[in-house]
Amino acid sequence: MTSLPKIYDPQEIEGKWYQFWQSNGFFHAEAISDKPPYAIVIPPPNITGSLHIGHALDNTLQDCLIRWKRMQGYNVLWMPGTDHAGIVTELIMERKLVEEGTSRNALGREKFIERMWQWKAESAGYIVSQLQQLGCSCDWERERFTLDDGLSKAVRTAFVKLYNQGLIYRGTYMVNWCPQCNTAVSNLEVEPIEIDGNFYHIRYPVIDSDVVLEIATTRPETMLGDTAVAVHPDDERYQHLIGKKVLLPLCDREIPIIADDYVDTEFGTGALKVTPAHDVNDYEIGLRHDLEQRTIFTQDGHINENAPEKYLGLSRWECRKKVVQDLENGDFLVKIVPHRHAVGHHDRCNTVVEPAISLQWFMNVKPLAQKAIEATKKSEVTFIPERETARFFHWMENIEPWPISRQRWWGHRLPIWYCSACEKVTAAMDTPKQCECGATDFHQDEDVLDTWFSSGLWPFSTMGWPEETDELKTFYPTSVLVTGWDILFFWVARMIMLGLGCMDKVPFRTVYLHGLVADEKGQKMSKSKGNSIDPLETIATYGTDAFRFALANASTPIPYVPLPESQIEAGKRFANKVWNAARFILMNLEKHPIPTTEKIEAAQEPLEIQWIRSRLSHTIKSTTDALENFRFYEVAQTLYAFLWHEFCDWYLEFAKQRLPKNEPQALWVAADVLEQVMRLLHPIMPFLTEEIWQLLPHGGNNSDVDGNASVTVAPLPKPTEENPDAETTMSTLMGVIENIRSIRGELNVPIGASVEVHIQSPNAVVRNRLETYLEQYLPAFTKVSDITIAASLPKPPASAEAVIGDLAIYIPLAGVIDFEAEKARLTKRYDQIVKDVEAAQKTLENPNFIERAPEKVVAQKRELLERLLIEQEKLARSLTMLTSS
RNA sequence: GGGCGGGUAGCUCAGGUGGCUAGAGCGACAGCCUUACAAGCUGUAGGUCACAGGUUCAAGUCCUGUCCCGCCUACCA
Repeated sequence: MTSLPKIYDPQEIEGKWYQFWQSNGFFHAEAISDKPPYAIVIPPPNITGSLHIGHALDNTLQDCLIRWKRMQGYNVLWMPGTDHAGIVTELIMERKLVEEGTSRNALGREKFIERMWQWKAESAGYIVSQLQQLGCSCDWERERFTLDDGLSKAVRTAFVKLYNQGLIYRGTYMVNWCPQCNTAVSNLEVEPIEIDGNFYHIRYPVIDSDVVLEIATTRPETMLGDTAVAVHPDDERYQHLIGKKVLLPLCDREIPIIADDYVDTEFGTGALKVTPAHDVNDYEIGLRHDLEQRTIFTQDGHINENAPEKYLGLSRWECRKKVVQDLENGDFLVKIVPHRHAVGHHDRCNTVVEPAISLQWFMNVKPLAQKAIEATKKSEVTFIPERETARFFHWMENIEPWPISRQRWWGHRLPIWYCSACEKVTAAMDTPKQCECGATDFHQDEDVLDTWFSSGLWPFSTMGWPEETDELKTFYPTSVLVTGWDILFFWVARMIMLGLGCMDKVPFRTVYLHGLVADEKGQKMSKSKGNSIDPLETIATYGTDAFRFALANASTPIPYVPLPESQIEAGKRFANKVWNAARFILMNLEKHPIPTTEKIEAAQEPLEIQWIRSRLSHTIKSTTDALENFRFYEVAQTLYAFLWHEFCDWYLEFAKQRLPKNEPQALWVAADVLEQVMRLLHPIMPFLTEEIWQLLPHGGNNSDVDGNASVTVAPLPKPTEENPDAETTMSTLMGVIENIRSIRGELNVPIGASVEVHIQSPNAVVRNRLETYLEQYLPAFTKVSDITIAASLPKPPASAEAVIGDLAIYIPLAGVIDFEAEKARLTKRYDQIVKDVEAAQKTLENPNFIERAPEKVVAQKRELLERLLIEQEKLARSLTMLTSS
């Protein structure tokens, strides 16, 4: 007797298989192969600790695709790795250092980097082990890291190449500055957050006049850096003041009143203070009018010596308070009006960013963006869902130079050297030997690159670029990129641009952008909100396969996918159901082992076998179609419905009945079908399916899987001929069985009681089928003492009735039947039919419908009406009888 | 200010190009420990598909408008 436990225990099963797959090298991709290539590069997780729910979704979907394609016979590469993640990782380390009582600066650059590498060693290992727990079938022999030697070479190569093309340049511009992280950041890293602030209305006295200009600002402290006041040239209120000067309060500086179109006469007071060094728009105005750029902040956000001395050293916020106080004391403050507005915060440290003028390195991405747009328009790359294409275009069309230098330590140092003698700039792979000026002493730029620069090269840097490797030849461009829509601009767009810039080819053919996992309220799950599910805890509670099933099942193409706990529970129940189906089959196979004889011809097979084979074929087709189109939820649901509601609910019940009669063929087919479905389901639930597949016989008749050591490398099952005739017959039988069960249930016939069944059908074909099959199948589902089938028979007295089209089922229930209950039941059905009849009649009475609708639709409608009318009539007659009796 | 997504059963969601009597899971109710599974089985209830127009023989599906919810994006100081 098989000792399989009644309850599926994922912990027991999952542990062993990953090891097995790994040691057999099933996940390894060949650089050179006859098989067609299929490649996905993993979105490299940051080395910041544990995986979150988003990783679980992202990697489950990738693994589904990867396993699917592997089983389809592709030479599959899933390139794994991790990302050094620049500033985020540094911030984590800084916190650790503070806990240890030291600091980044105390340690110094070299020691700090050393610590970072130690952290990387631990963290990357932990992340890998988590991905493995999830079942991810990555080619671990190829694991990469964005800061490893090969990738660093790729980064330098790309940088030098783009520099030589003039796309990378250094310049002084206004950038977003994070005073906390002490570095420039890009627009994308700035998150506008709505906050409750104020409008401060300030008086600026005009010199040589008794006029006072009233100016509104949300940032009064920046007035210390004002170098002009601007009004609109057409603004009649202020026209006469243009060219005059105001005396800047608190500073006693004279600044000009200028005219600029930018000013909105409707907004605020229509007069604008201009701080070219601390506001993007003011910066532009300043350039147009050649205004002084008066920087009043230090890099860490304190007041410097360009402001009046009494403010020196104050933080931005202290300064604001003091300025407001001083304005009030000097009678310059008109009023303070509450005002809600968006303020940019650094997405990594949540500090308010400061627009600042700074010498930085930039990348002119416009030409590459243009290429990317063209490539997309030529369908060299396709976005799924399609709506993401519009977002992509919008971003690319309005793209601005990308500031790529960061005043940080953890990252790729810019491959830029300055001659110590003449300061000439050289971009090179290594330290130059000699400068044009003859000098041989160089110093390298201190800055590191934005972390997204190296991730932007990921699809080809991981494959050995700039060397011309076999991997690149085989796998580039990769097949699909799978990631969340939230990093479309951060990462996907940059990979496409840099791919085109460095490889002259897009990095992937398809981009599948999935939704973000949300809680029940539709809020994105995140650690900071405290509403997230921890993947490892979930796996511990429900098992990996249940979790993966829930993730695939939740993955509908909407921006936020809810993942209620109940879905994961459903996954667990499903796993248990499949487990038990396998258990049933295996237990019985011991008593009825599969002989090694030839297959029996399909035509000779009993109806239920023909039926389940047809349904299986249908399931194979629709899951394949769904997965080719990234409809993961459909794959999950199709397999769930087939396994549970067709295979278990019906087929196994049929098979069960055959066994005592010593007709084990149905059981053998059950084993065969289950074996095939295990292969189909494997990409979603790899562990459970491997366990069952290994237990099931899969040699003999299944020659296509013979010799495979694992379901991981077995081919996907192929659809066979479908059998519409068997399906029709079976659905008639099922309809009859369901109706009998329904009557019994509703009229409370005791479970143990047998009933007689009288069936009337004018259709000889249907009668014939029922006569052939009903007797064999009915006992599996309900207790029946006697079956009568005839073209016409009287309704037995005191019987319950069900009607399916022209077919009527009578069940005599003398002594059991509750006439009122039966009447209510039939009335309900009757009322529904009347409504449906009316609707169908209305349609068919419309001459335009007959004329214009396709014939097929008209015919269908006619058939429907006919069926409904017969049912209606039968029910009406029965109701009359019930009432009169 | 623009743009996108969503509003279908108590809850979470499916319903490719308009056409089968609008579906699933969970939950609810009633009955079953039927020899694979009580994490199960059987049956039942529950929806004027946000609202208002329009196109069409035919609208949950297409168009217009309105109202909610969410998101992305934008230089309104």
